[in-house]
Amino acid sequence: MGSGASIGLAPESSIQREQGRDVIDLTATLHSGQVFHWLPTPVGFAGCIGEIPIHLKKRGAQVATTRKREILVRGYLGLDRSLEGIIGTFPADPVMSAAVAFCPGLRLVEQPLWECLATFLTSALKQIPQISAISLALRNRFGRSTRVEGFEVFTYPGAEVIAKLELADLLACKLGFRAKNVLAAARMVDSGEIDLAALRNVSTEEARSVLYRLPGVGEKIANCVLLFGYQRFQAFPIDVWIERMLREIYFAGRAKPKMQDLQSFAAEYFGPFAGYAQQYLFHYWRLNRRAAKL
DNA sequence: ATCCAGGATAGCG
DNA sequence: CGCTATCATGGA
Repeated sequence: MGSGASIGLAPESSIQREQGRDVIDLTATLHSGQVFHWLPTPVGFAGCIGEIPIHLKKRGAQVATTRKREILVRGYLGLDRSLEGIIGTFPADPVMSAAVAFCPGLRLVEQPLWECLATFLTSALKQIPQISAISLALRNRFGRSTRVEGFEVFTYPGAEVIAKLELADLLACKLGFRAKNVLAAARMVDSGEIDLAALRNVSTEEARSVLYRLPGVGEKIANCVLLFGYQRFQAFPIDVWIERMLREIYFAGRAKPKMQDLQSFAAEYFGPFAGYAQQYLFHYWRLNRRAAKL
């Protein structure tokens, strides 16, 4: 059991158990392009998990929060999964090994479904800082103000909120050509035409085919939602960074592979946690593209 | 200024 | 089927 050593006002539990289960690099996890709204504080990050405002505090290679939020936080950060076990399934080639060594505590977050879908709809052809800016603008304008330990953080506006907006409301948040997709998706979810929660109980391929009905959702964004929202760890999003990396490292010298060649290679080569491996590779490659040229 | 960004899609040959 | 132009916006 955690010692419950206390920082600040609230009683807290240091979320720590056996190694491999609770180890986490909070900064890499929250700032690696899978989730976009956590704001740095002097000791960690403030933000929302769904409707609940949370202050996540770094405690060495682990995380601390208030005791009453421990279950919520453990679920969101996936702390009950053995990171050692997951990393142990990765191939042990030089680039994969370097990616793991670069951020050994990187984890995948279990995101609320609508928030995950909407955020990745806004991510198309945008840089990560801009995706964060859009997420925060939507929260500040249309979310709900909440407060945790002196920090004001905003919830993500639900589909039922965005569904009632005008296109101009979203354009004001700099969504550009993505605005109409977010609005249409919100209306499909709000009306019940698409039941995101129900997709938790169907096969990955069934869920994928339903997600494709949403405007603006293609293969890459569907894979992001399957991976970050539904914990389908074999889903392997291929964005511009991963595509370049695959071509340079794993398809070097070969005739130009097609996207489906890349997808099938990744599924076969990176194994049952291919999507998890992908996040390590993405974070490493994006931050080291110069140094990594072997 | 020119090119690029955690893409999707209609329209072409 | 595979390729291309285009979409809106800001950063490098």
